[in-house]
Formats: sequence, structure tokens, C-alpha cells
Amino acid sequence: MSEQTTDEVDSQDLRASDGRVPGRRGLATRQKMLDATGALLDTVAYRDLKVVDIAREAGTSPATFYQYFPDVESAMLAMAADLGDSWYADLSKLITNRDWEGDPDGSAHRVADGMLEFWTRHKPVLRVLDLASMEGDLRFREIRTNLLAGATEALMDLAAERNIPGDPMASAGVVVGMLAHVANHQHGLERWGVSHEVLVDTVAGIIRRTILGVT
Amino acid sequence: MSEQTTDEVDSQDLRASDGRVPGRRGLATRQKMLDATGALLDTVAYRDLKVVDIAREAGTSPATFYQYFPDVESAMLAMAADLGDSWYADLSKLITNRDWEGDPDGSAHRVADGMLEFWTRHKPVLRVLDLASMEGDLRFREIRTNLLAGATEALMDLAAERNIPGDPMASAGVVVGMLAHVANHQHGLERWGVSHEVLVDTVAGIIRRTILGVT
DNA sequence: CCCCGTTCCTGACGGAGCATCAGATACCTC
DNA sequence: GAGGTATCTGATGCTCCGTCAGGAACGGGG
Repeated sequence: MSEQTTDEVDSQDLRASDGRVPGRRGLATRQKMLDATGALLDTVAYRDLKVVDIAREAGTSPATFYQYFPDVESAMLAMAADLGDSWYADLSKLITNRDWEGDPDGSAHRVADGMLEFWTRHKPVLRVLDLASMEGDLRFREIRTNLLAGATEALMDLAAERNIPGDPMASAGVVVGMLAHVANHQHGLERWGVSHEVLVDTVAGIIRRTILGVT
Repeated sequence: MSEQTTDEVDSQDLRASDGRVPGRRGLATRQKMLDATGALLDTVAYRDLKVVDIAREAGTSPATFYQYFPDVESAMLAMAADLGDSWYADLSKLITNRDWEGDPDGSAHRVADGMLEFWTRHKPVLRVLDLASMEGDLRFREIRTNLLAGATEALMDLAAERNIPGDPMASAGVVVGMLAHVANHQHGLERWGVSHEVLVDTVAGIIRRTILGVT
């Protein structure tokens, strides 16, 4: 185990509030905080997420929370960043690992299903990421951009190859956004009588027509 | 003291915290609170929106705020409801008042442009409405459903008339969602080099292909 | 014009959560 | 098992919350 030369941005200087570099135990506690935050977000509105509650959920004290995060918002930022790190590549592969030539329809379905699945699984974090991005917070916005960059670029390449009418970048961006939105508001659409399967079909159809140019 | 039988939902029992029915001056103050809330939301994150600040912005005291709203969330709810009341019909007309037969492309553009304009104008309220809906708050969810119902139904009818492949309801719902999302994240797409015009073109294209079945 | 009831506003307060620090505790190394 | 470092927490001052009781503004009748 060589000296942690943290040149990479990934393991950026992760410091406790007093400037120390956290060790194994500290990092575990930090992670416990993030887990607790995530768990609470399943049931509590972001606006009502309090430091006291996170600390209690994590089985520790509020003061400990402040050792690792200056505020709740920063904990959310860390969660979002982790999500980006661990999923950026997978989202990209979800699109590139497809036989678009041989089975365009099935491929579109897989992409639609995979993206919806991803958003649904991480909904609590992603909706906060979305809100903060909309509100103009640049740190969240960058994480969001990076998280979606892989998928967007893959779709863009696909669209560019096909010489579809219209701007490939715009098409890819809009499609990715649509997927995010649909996943987030799936409940609402289902309440209008739209089943999950029909939804995937519809979204896949839009992907097909917008990105592949197939009618 | 007769039991106020407020049958209508419109003039629902709008009460001050002590049970009075507010008069002209009271309603003006209430509105001033809502305006102040809206103004603050342009610059302050929803999570950091405090009663004290709203009161200060409205040139009054925190106690006054509590005369008209039990909490900040309820003020947001009122703003969203007002938005729904005043725009429901217009959003619907934005779609029905079009010559879809004679000029499908222009019509799709108008709809795309109009929706984006609407969302951009009311972005601060709408993004909170979106978040609260996602978080499962039924009151916000209902307002959102109603607000979008007009537009969604109009698009659905259009899709149904055309006998497009796929489910008209799902198509309409997804398209409306896409419009909302694109408006909210316009900045992000523009940062990727996508101009507003190209964006409108792209969205209009998706509307055309998804709802009208025109390639 | 003043009176008086109603409507509306606010100063003041106890309570809850925030954010900080100094000191206590757990862990590791030798 | 002693000493040093990493980690945690009780205690604290402070901001904001949410609720009164009482004061100010309005408006209709004399």
C-alpha cells in the first residue's frame, strides 16, 4: 500500500472538518452518514431532512456529522458524486453494448428499461440532484452533467452515425432528459392508467424514432 | 354562528389561522406573502427558504405569515394551485387552437415554444411542484396532475385521432413530461452547445413524430 | 366628529434544530 | 500497557420556529 498520492480528482483530499485525513474507521462513519441520509430520503422530504435525524439514524451524534460534512447539502453532494462515479460507465455501456443494427427495437427497449430502472432505483438522490441543478447550484450541475455525459454522448454518436435529421446533440440530450423525467413521474402516468410496459414501449419508440430515425 | 357550508371548491374555506374569513386587506397581505415567496425563490434554494425571510421581503412580520399559512410548504402549495387555476385552460388551448391539418410542423413548433415559455416563466414554482410530487406529497401531486391534465388530454385526443401506433395516453404523458424536463434543464443543454432554437426544433420534431405520426 | 366593533398586525416568548468546541473515549503502535 | 493519534460527543450560544396576548388600522353608526 503505497503512500496515497492523490493526484486523481477521484480520491480528492477528503478531509474531516479539523483538517485531518480520515482513516478506516472515520471513512466507515462517513459512509454510515451517507447511508443514513439515503435511507431517510426514502421517507422524508428533502426540505425536512435534519442533521439531528441523520445522526440518530446513523447511531451517532450531530457533532460527528459535522466532522465529515459542513451541512446536509454537502452530504447530498457527496452521495450524488458517488452515484456518478459508480454509474457513469455503466450508463454509457447500457447504450454501446447493443446490437443496434441487428435489433434496433430490442436495443431501444433495453435502453429504455435500463435507464428507467436506474432512475427508479436511485430516485431519492437523483431528484435532489435534479432540483439543485435547476436551482443553479454549479457543483450539483456538474455532477449531473458528468453522470449523464456518457449516456448522452453514446446516444449522440448513434444519432450522428445515422445521419438523422436535426441536431444529434440536442436529440440525445432531450431523450436522456425524457428518460429521467418519465422515471421520476412514473407513478403519475400509472395513475392515468399507463402500465409500466406501455410506458417502456412508448419511450423506446421515441428513442427509436428520434435517435435511429426508424419509423 | 352558522356553519360555513362552502360547497364550492373554488372559494374553499380560505381562513386565517384564527378562523376568520379574510377581507380585502387580509387577502392583499396574503398575496404579498405569496409574491414575496415567489421573488425569493428566484435566488434562494427551496430548502433554505425561511419564514423570516419571506416576512421581511413582504415588509411584515413572521407572525403575520402564520396568519395565512401554517408553513412554507403550504404557501408553495397555494402558489402552485394559483398557477394551476390560471393556466390550466391556456395550456389546453395552446394545443387545441392550432391548425394541425394544414400546418402540422408550425403547430408543433408553437406548442413546443409555448410550453417551454410557460415552464421557463414559472420555473421556480414548477420545480418545487415537481419535487414535491416526486416525493409523494399527494396535495402537490394532484395540483400537478390537474395543471397538466388539459394539455395532456388535448395531445392524447390528437394522437388518438391520428391512430398512431402505441398508446395515445402514454405518448401524450411522456411528451408533456419531456417538455417540462427540457424547459427545466435548458441551461444544461445550452451548456452543451445546443441553442434555444435547435432545442425547440428537436422537441417539435418529437411531438410531430410521437403525436402526429408524421415523419 | 367620535365611538366602537371588527379585522388585521406584531412584539415577545418558549422550544427545536444548528454549528462549534473542548474534553472524553476508542484505537493503534511499540 | 503506555503514549500518541484518530475519533466521538456533551455542552453551549445562536437562529429560526410557531404561538400568544395585546395593540393598531379600518369602517359603519351616531
